[in-house]
Amino acid sequence: MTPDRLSTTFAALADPTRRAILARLADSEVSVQELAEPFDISLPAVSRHLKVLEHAGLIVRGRKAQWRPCRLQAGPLKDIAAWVEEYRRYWDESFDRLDIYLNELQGKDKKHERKKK
Amino acid sequence: MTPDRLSTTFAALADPTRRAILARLADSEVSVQELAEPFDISLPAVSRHLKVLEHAGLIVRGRKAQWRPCRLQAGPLKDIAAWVEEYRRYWDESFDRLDIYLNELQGKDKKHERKKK
DNA sequence: AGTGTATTTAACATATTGGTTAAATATAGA
DNA sequence: TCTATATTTAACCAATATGTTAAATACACT
Repeated sequence: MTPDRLSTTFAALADPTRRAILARLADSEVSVQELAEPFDISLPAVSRHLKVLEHAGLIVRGRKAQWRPCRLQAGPLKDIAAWVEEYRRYWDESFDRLDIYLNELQGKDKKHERKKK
Repeated sequence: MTPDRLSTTFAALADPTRRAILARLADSEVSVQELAEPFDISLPAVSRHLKVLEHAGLIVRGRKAQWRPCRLQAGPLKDIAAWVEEYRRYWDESFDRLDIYLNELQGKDKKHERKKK
């Protein structure tokens, strides 16, 4: 079962260490050692997290001597944003979904309308 | 290790079956059997997916006779949206990043290139 | 060639995930 | 109470994920 791209991205993000790594990379290119420093896990563990992120297309890695600097590639996050955006109206209006739903069926609800994208 | 809320939400979304279930629930409240129908997996498997979604706070379940109708709760998606929104500027500038990356690749010695996976 | 530093791979252990089938539970209705 | 329907739980299995330590690899420098 080859997981689809969106699933791979979501799975990569479902780990606080990996999200922290991405946050760190938002600032600048960082080496593996530097990335590993704040975490209480071994270097190989970090290396594996990086592999997951790389496979998900969320980072790219360069080569500078023996360093493999990592850089953020936010492209896949765009798909996440697009996916979740489809549900915005449900959390915006979650206090009374049924009401909204019925109004939409009637094609006349304006006060809750939310233009997106 | 109790995973944080954001990780739980991302993990719940990292499965195409579960995302399809959420999409279906966007329209209306649906019973487990109706939800299961389009999928080629057993009912217990669907039941377990629902438990994952429920645990992530993405659905709530009612009780109507022997049915357990499921309803979307989009609240956690709001956190996902907020998280991903922090990276919008990075995918907006992703062309530049790709450009930089390609330039660096060009300058690199390829003879040690290994095949991946 | 030999050393130091950075990183990855190998080998392994364990936990979680996602699926199965069979049995159990909950409710409605005759 | 008995039966039918809807759903969950139990027991199990295979695959994947995440961590470890030890060894291998890549590169710069002498």
